[in-house]
Amino acid sequence: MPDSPPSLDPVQLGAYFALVEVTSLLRHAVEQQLKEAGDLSYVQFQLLARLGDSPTGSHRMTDLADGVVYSRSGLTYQVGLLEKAGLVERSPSADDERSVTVTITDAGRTLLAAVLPGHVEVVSGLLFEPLSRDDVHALAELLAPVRDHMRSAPPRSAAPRRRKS
Amino acid sequence: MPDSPPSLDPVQLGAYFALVEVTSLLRHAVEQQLKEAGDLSYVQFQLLARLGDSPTGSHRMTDLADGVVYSRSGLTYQVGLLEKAGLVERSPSADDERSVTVTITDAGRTLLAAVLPGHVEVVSGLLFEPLSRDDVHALAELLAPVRDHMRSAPPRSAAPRRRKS
DNA sequence: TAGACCTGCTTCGAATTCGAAGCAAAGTGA
DNA sequence: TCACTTTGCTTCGAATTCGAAGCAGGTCTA
Repeated sequence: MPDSPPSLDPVQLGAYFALVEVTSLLRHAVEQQLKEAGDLSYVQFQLLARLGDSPTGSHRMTDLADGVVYSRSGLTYQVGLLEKAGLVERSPSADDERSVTVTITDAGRTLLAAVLPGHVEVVSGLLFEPLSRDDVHALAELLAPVRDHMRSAPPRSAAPRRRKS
Repeated sequence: MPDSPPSLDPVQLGAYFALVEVTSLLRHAVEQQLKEAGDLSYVQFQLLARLGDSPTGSHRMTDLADGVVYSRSGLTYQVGLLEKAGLVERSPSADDERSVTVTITDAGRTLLAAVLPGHVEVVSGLLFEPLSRDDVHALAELLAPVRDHMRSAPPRSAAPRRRKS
């Protein structure tokens, strides 16, 4: 197969590097803000945000892990921390005895609300500052299909457990 | 200050979430590939890539840390691993006695070359697959100013060490 | 309904990560 | 030149992260 490109063209490289760099910097800044505003790590914030957005205020462990692209054991750990802090509650699921349902508490919602404005400010100031409304729109339009593509193809963080040889 | 937006508008939210999600998924996939192709973590790969790109094949520790957005202590650790693996060499800098210069070795270049094709393949297949040439161009054009903005404003991973109260 | 497999979550151990503290070299100002 | 601050890196300890292994509840099929 002599035609598989040995490298990306310069434009692709630029886009790729910029993407990685931008999110690294953004994440770093956001982490800083979350830590001092509410002593939350980025994952914890993501978890609370997802739970807060849910109509029921809850999600299954696995869905949370897949949602934030995190290992299952890591999620167990983080949810444990959140629970210890009273921001979240764990309960056995009704229909599936194995499943654990995580629900955000009032304290969790309160903290989330307290932290959000600062979070928004950081994201606005760093990510959106140099972008016009149209730019933002274009960016969203570009990334949406990429996300869908990535989610569909080889996504699951829990790959088939082991294929027998 | 009643006019600081309490939230991002839906389009911004979509762009922000997509950005985070896309890079998380991409990073995850890339990490997988690098691990099995050359037993490298993503940071290690980034470091080797940066060194390989440099005209001299070397960089100062601090510049590497800032470049890949990594803590200094973390960099010390990772460079230690790379050095132990013979992929990189540490040497005192000529002009500044405190500074340490990291240089990629031939083995490092070899491994980098061995790992790159698979890396490119993953990035192509996941990130660029759903994007046209124009899309990629647009993406690069959008992200470049954002990166520059982030790099300029409050960037340094090593903030002023401590301001006396 | 038994046997085999799959799924959801947790536990465990090892590796990584970061910030704070420390050390030495450089810069700065009087 | 002497203090004081800054900068570059490393060490240290604590917290996080992941994968492998384990356990229990589901599912499927004969």
